[in-house]
Formats: sequence, C-alpha cells, structure tokens
Amino acid sequence: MIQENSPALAPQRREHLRQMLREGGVARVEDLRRKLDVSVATIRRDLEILEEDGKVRRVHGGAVSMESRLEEPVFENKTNLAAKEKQRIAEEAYSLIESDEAIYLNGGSTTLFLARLLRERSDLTVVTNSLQAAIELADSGPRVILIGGELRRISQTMVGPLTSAVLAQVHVDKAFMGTMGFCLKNGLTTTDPNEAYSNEIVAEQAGQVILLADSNKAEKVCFARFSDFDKIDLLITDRNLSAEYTKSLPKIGVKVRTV
Amino acid sequence: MIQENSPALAPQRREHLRQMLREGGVARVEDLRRKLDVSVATIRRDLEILEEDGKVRRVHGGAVSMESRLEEPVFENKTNLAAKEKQRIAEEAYSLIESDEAIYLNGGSTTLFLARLLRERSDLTVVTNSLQAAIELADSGPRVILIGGELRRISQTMVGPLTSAVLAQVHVDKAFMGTMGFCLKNGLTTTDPNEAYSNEIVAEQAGQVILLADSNKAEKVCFARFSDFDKIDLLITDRNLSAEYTKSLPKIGVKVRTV
DNA sequence: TGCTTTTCGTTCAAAAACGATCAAATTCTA
DNA sequence: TAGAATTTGATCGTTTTTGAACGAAAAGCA
Repeated sequence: MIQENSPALAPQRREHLRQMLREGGVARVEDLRRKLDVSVATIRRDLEILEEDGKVRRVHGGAVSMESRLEEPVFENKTNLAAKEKQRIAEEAYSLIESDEAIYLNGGSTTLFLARLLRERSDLTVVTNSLQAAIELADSGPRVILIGGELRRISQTMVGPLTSAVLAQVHVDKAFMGTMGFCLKNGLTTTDPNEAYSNEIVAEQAGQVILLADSNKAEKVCFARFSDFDKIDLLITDRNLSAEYTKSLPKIGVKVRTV
Repeated sequence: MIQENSPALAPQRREHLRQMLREGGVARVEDLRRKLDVSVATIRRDLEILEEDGKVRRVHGGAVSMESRLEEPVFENKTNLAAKEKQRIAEEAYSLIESDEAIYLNGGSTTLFLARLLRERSDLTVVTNSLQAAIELADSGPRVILIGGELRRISQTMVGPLTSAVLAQVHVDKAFMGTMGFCLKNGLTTTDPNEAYSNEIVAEQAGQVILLADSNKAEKVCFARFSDFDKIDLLITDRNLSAEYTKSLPKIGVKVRTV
C-alpha cells in the first residue's frame, strides 16, 4: 500500500494517480489533490502527462480514465496482469509500424490496445474486421477500412465468407493478429470457424504476419484452426512464454520478441 | 472515488443524467434537479447538450430519452421538430417490415432512428453501411451484416468501391434509404460521391426501395446524385411536403406516405 | 376566452477551474 | 559542495460553469 501523507516521487505518484482514476473511472482534481497531498498545479501537470500518454482524458473539473473496462473487469488480478502484458505487447507492435503503411488488425483485446495507440497516426491505413477498433479510430487518425460481413456478437467482429470480398481487394503490409490459442502442434486456433476463415485469408495475403499473443494463450487449442506457424513472421509475447517455444519457433522461421 | 455528497464532474453528471433518462424513458426537470442536487438552470443546460448529441429529446417539463427501448410517450416539442418527424417517419417505416425479412439501412439520422426500433427484432437481417447503426444493434436483436469499405469520418459510414464487393453478394427485401436532398428534376442527391456510389448499388438491387426523407430535404440538391425517383417504390415523409410532390410522384410510380 | 401557474430562455454576477508564469525547493551531476 | 536541471507551489488574469433573477412562452383551468 502506498502511504497517503508523504509526497511520492513523481513517476510513482503519477502511477498512483492513474490507478486511482482507473478504479473510480473518474475523479475531481480537488479530491486527487487532497489524497496525494500536493498542489492542484501538480495534479494538473500530472494529468496533462497522463493525457499525453492516453491514459486519461481530462475534463473540466477533473479527469476520466481511458483504460477502464472496455474489455476486462478490473477487479481480478490475473486479468489485470494480462492487460499490462497486452499493453506492452501492443507498444512493441506499434514500434514496428513505419510511415504510410497499411496494416491489418483482427479482433481481440490485444489488437484493440494497439488500435488505441494509432489514434494520431493519420499517415496509416488500418484495415480491420473489429467493430471496436473501428469505433476507436472512427473520429481521428488513420484511414479506416472495415471488412464487411456478418457481425459476430460475442467478439464484435465481422466474420465469415462475405469478408473475403473486401479482403481480396486490398493488400496490407503488416497484419497484426491476435489469437485465442496457439501451440506447436496445432498452430493457431480460435473458437469460431467463421472467424478462423477470415483470419486465414488475411494470414495468407499480408506482407508480414505478426502474432500478438501473451503467454496465457500458449498450449491452448480451440475449435477452429486458422493458420500454422509457418505463415507467421514474428511473435510478440511476454517473458513468461516457456523456453520450448522461444527455442523451437526461430528454427521454423518465426522470430520471437518478448517484452 | 467520487463521494456522494461532492458535486460530480459536469461530463459525469451528464452521463448520469443520460442513464437516468434512459432507464425511465422520460423524466421531469424538477425530479432530475432533486436527484442530482443542482439548480434547474444546470439541468436545462445539460439537457440542451444531451439533445445536441441526440441522446435525449427535450419536451416541456422534462426530457425523453432517445435511447430508450420503451415506446416513447407522445409529447409536443417544437424545438426539435425535425427529430420528431424523423422519429415518426422511422416508426412508419418500421410498420412495413415483415417477419424474417432482410433489410438495408444506409447512413443518416433517419435510418438511425429506424435502427433503434429494431433492437428486439431477432428475426430480421439488417444490412447496413452505417457504423452507428451497427453499434446500435451490436448487442441484441437482428443479425447484422456490415458492408465493408472505407470509413467516411463525417457520416460514419462505409463508402466507395469496396462496398460493392459485399453488396454484390447479398439481396435485401427492402432498402430504407435516407438522403441529403431530393427534388423532381435531379432525383436523389448526397454530398459525397463515394456515398452516392454505395447508395446507387443498393437502389438497383433491393427488392423495394423506400425513401425516408422529411420535408426539409425537398428541393435540396447536393453534389452527388445516386438515383432517380423511378427506382423508388415509396417515399415516407411528413405532412409539410408541398403538394407539388404528393401529386406528381404517384404519377411516376412512387407512392407517398405522410406521417 | 381570460386568468393563474408552471416552465422556459436569457442575462448577469459569483464561483470554480484553467493555463501561464515565476520563484522557491528539490534533485541531479560534475 | 557548487551549479545546473527539474520539480513544485503560489499567483494572476482568463475562461468556464453555475445559480439566481426576470420577462416571455406554454400549459392548466374555469
């Protein structure tokens, strides 16, 4: 627990601020000032910084957390951990994107983190089958091309045969793909066959295929398979991935980056 | 984080207001004032803002949620006549839809009103190029098929050549189309050529084409034309449409319904 | 219809919050 | 330790928000 009365170091204090906002969703400057025992000027400066990082959105009188519960419930520790890893994975993925590229994002929480990082990148073209990602980017930033098709409620993505109609007409430099599960034997799998179908088409057409998957996804096998590892150029994952993968994947041509 | 007794942030308060209205469908200014513990002036200002955003419709004595699932009470409201007319037009359009049909909705506010009425209709298939409509229907109700293509920011719709890829593969029984302008001489027009292109394809393929347009749209001519009246089967509009239209349109095969 | 009551919109002044600036305090570094 | 760089808190003028006041408009009623 962090003590309330002694002024924390700046980065630490900002992290605390971020957490507080995240829990409450929203907070007033005055309340934050009292809790952290600093001046309002400092709070404002901190919020400014957090806003630049996209962590919060400032409003008159306070701030609103931007990283609340679109996907994961905040309360559970494990999911929280996964969220941090996903954020880091997304940041690493972001660093790979070059100017004026066309990229693909499929559905899933990790790619959604990435989408959020793209808001200011008006030089990019983002092709996606994720309704959430499209919403995230609808008002600013990159050109957005939405793959048509049937909207699958659970994942809020466009899936199925109709998606191929648009996919056949565009080419992306890099495809960033999330997955429900992966393992050496069965490759990449997800729950819905229609979703798998769309992923499969993308994996075959994209210039580079970059898999974004935290280590929790390892060894998981779902119903529908959409690709083998030989289609994948790079896997971005976290440090907890077992050595089995980090050693054998490079041998079959899949680079691995852990963050 | 936020205490009950400390005044909430303005945006937060407005969100709260919106929720309260949404649950109850309708509320009086005085009741809202007491619940939120602010002055009536503030409530009015908030409602004004929410109305601009299309979240609520103000009526004498209070406001009605536009996001409510319940049937809306009939209230008089002269300030937002257009919204009221659009709502009525949408309700009339809704009455034409039969069981298990596939329908198309293009972008625009009138069709969005219609989309909101479809939330419980899980027997329907809704094809649309409107991101807003898709969001509205994403969690419940009909099967949703989103036309792919480039996302046009201003209208939040998918437009352009890529849309034809999906459109070519589906058939809808009825297409409900909004338009920016219509007149006898130039037919139906909208501002963006890409949007016109998508509309044009739909108008040619749909079983029936039903135009939803309040009388303000009459005599307006925009840059890009997408159809003549001979493609239109029915126009649903309001009572203020001039006799010039109501008389001549039936002669060229366009039924007219005023609500 | 005419009258009363409620609600509305507008205006205005007070209060709250903001951004910018600067000096003091703190931390870092040589 | 001295000096530079960073961080902090206080101040001030400006902007935004709020609540109250008042005439106009709408609704209720006889």
